[in-house]
Amino acid sequence: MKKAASPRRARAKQKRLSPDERRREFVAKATEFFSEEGFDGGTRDLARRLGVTQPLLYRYFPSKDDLIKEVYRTVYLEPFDAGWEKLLTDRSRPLRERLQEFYQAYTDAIFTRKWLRIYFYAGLKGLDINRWYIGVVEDKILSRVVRECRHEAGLPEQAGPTAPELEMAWVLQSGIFYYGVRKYIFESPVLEDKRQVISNALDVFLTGFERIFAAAGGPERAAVKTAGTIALA
Amino acid sequence: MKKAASPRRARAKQKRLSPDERRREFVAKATEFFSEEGFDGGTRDLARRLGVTQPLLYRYFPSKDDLIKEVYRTVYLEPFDAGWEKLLTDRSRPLRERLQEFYQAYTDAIFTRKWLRIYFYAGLKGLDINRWYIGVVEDKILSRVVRECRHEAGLPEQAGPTAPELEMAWVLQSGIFYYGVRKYIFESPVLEDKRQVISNALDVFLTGFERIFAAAGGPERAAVKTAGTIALA
DNA sequence: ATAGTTGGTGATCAGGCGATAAACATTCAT
DNA sequence: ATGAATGTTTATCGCCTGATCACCAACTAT
Repeated sequence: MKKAASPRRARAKQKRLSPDERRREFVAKATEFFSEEGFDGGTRDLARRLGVTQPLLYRYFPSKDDLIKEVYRTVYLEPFDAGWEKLLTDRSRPLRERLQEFYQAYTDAIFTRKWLRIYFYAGLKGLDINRWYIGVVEDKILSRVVRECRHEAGLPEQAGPTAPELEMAWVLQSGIFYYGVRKYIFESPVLEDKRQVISNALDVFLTGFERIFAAAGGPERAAVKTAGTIALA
Repeated sequence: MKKAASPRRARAKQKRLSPDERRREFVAKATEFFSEEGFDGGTRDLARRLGVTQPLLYRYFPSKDDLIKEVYRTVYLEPFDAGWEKLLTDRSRPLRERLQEFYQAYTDAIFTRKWLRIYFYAGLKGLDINRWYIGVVEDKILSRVVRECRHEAGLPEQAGPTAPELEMAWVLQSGIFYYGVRKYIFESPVLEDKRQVISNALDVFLTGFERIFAAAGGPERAAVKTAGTIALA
């Protein structure tokens, strides 16, 4: 195994960064590191990748856990500041077009090995931040999707989506999301044309939503009606 | 912290198990343990949960890694021996009924905290076994689903599903699967009626599939047609 | 009863971990 | 140039980890 060049040498020529920038650089590289190694990755390995020695990390972060928390913060907050809410609710454009563009942009933001792996590492740890994120998805995305779908179908406005409506929007969301999981986490071969995957998922969802909710007036009745003949154990 | 009672005492009254049974008992409990703690969980903690001392593990398994491999094997192979293939392809019953029953049974098998967590822990490690499982899902489930859908829609038989068809079946599969992930991994509040979630997902999928594939003769043309007006960057 | 085989434990090793303290190096204001 | 302040490293601590070895206990065949 080749030892990394002396940190002192490696940094010698580089301009000194402002403390704030350096800190951010550390967090950014730490994010990459932890996304590959998991949060059990060692601080020594991390430091080596940063080109510095391990104790230096503790000058910028009081503990490994604090560093990790900052990693979470940047990863989870980073992708979500775009104007997606407005895009979704802009009724001057056709709904399908809005959804296609939204999911294109959303998946551009989160379909990276880095983001997806951090997401699941955090999820398996059982951290609140993950449930929080799911709540955000429901509030900022799925509720909107349902509202727009109801509007499109000529159904009356209502405060929030019903549980079954929300759950149905989750099926769309998950169907698209898991495409990224298969590609970037499991590294399994997938249909490369993301645009088409989204397009097909939307076709199916919009067609189905309209027929089920609009035709029957509500998901419960619809579900019961269509599944009525099924004999379950 | 309360120390566990002396292992020697605790085991004293128990009948001695056959070596094979004892081994299996170890693997079973190890599965539970690792599903909670991740594969970085310590062998000492594991031994304590088994009510034995840590070195004993090394009498049954040459190394921690070997134990983990056996955990994988049992977890991945366990749920898959039922007669699901036959169920899916039994054309004497309505397709929707078959699908509902299949997904009910399939999710009964894998929607456990234990199974799902092991699945993602393994996935994040990048093990082949996970890609292998995805292949099995495509072969044993999704290919069948597509074939049956094509049959139902009056389309000609073909050797295997096209990539877009398969991808569309993945949207269904993922939509249902991720419901379990939200519930058992993220422990996020979900619509409790699993039957209805599956039912709605199937309604949407079947309606959409028929309209898109049957009407246009193929997914590519359909996707292009319906998405034709979208202006993408 | 006794010898042999198997099940199980206590003590311990080498190595890796997160974290700390003290020393050295560099930059910057004066 | 000088001293203070900050950036970085070397050396080290205590703890935990996977793994090993020698020993003890229990069941089995003779």
